[in-house]
Amino acid sequence: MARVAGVSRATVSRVINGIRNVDPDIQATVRQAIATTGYVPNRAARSLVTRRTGAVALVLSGAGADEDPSPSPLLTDPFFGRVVAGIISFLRPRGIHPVLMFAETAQSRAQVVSYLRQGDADGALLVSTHAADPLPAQLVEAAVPAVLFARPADPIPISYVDVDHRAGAALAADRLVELGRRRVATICGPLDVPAAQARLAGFQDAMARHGHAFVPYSEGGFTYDSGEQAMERLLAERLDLDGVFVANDLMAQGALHALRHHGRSVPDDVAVIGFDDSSAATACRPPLTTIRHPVEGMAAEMGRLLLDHIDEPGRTPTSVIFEPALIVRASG
Amino acid sequence: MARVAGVSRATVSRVINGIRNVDPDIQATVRQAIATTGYVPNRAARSLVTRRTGAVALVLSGAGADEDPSPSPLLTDPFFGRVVAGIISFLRPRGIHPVLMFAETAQSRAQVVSYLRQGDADGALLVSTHAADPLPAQLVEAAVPAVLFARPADPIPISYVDVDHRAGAALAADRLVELGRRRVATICGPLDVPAAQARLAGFQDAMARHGHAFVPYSEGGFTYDSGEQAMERLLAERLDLDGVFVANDLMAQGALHALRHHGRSVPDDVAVIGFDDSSAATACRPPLTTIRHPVEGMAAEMGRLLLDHIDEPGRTPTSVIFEPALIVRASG
DNA sequence: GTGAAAGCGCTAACAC
DNA sequence: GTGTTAGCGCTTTCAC
Repeated sequence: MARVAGVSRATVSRVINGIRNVDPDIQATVRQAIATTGYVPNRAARSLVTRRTGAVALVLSGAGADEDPSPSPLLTDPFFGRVVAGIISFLRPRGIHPVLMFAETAQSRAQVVSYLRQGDADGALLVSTHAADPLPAQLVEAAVPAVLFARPADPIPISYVDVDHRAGAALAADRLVELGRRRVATICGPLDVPAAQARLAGFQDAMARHGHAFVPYSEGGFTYDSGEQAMERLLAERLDLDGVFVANDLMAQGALHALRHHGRSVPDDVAVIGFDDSSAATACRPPLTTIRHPVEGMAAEMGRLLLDHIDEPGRTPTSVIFEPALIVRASG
Repeated sequence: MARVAGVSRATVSRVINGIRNVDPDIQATVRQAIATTGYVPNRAARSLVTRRTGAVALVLSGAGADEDPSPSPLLTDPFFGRVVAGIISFLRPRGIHPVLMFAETAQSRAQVVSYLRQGDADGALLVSTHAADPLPAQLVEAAVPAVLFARPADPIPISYVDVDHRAGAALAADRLVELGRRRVATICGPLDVPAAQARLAGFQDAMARHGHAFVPYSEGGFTYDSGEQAMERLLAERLDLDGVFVANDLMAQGALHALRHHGRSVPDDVAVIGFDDSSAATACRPPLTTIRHPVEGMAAEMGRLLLDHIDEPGRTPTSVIFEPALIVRASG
């Protein structure tokens, strides 16, 4: 390659890496030679000396200590697809690709940390399903640059992006009040998850601001069936409710089913508002009014933060909080 | 590291790479030293000499020449999650991680080929959404080891796994006949997709074997809305139909909606059978009877084939065809 | 069975 | 502004 261009390897390297101090004419010659030979620099050789791989890990992580070999639940969730799309959209223009890894068992978490230390990737983007995930702390300890998708349950010095759950829940409350609903309840997520807590608290607070001191709630597990059951419990308690905020769309879908089963029409008898704006929201009949996170934007921001941490290892952890939006559809 | 164990670097290398010819005692000493120092070999240095990265690319590919920056449609499809889960389950025990890449534009396809040539990955697992995808041929030309998820539309020398679409459609036909349905129709996928063709042909052939010479069909685009519309057309044509085979679950979900809209109960008035056993199949009311591909198993086989091709570059392309299964639920 | 030495392809000091 | 040189950390002949 250097021979073809009639210059030294060092000069070729300078041209490829965009270092100034290279004569424009020579630069052109080298580029020409690159184009005709179809030369591509060897990645391994480069990262051996730069100590950078140009890759980042995208880690999907749970807290389970069990031996579940299948990471399907998260993977099958369209939410994950949006995260990946957002990450890719930021990373691809920069020529870096995410390496996919899973970490649901203690063993696989150790593997992930070991890989990162080995230099398979320069840092990690972490999407956890469970609040009690020990991986973030392990990464901090291993001094691996990392960014989380949501605020960790335990406060640890690590960067993350998140959505303002309280504000989102308040949006739902305002909407129900605006629709003139007076007998409102909510189905919340598992209360050991910080996001679920925040959505419940945010909803209750906003309703209180509108004069509704007490909002009954029923706890679900963020699944279709748990939403259906929670709705059943709510209806058993007070059959005359006319509005319900459900902490995610999947549960809202279940709630819709329970309401139909009881002959309550949506939104005429009962207005239903979900959270997430997942694909479930549009697949539902009626389509769900819901709260949308800017997931793709959040994912892109994760990439940005991670690159900052990689460039400047000592950097202080940062959090970036995004504002959710109300998406009005037919259900409320 | 070599110093700590009191042996040469060469010996450490032999132990790590499991080369025989090493004295068991020395082996133990070295392993001990590895454990105490927490030593991990540098990946870049290793692949510089072995010319292997120990990574494979997982490429999601479309045919679009446009500048759509978002690969969401496929990513958001739970089917993709199952593919990834299957690939991971095979790759992870072997210590190799997939690098995620997208290729929907000519530019991004070129980038993928360039990356593979650059040695970012030893080979590629390709999942295409469109039949006319030019990437497989480009990979063949670049002599990059690659395996496809489905048979390419144009015959090219490349390995792939696929499901026996005709057999799956025949399973659906047999089931409808077994249920005593006499006025049967089908909603097929876009007929430029080989899989859609095979499902239609397989269904028609099997119905013919059961004495039904003619089966009306309506073409959809594998989406919810197109399924709904195709069902509408079918109903306009013959309102008395009592069974329908829909070429994928998403369209079947749309068809269910159209049937409900027309006051036809499922499965009493009309039996509905889908294809894919996607998450849509169980989220539906009633849950869908459908044809299940062993997606995870197929994905794992892709990994196996790819590793074979990487180990033995000259190897003849192979295809592995999987048998689908009928999953009986409430809809038919 | 084990060590010594060469070299994978690149970048980065350092001379010029 | 460009060439020369010295490694990056590993695997792998080749002697012993």
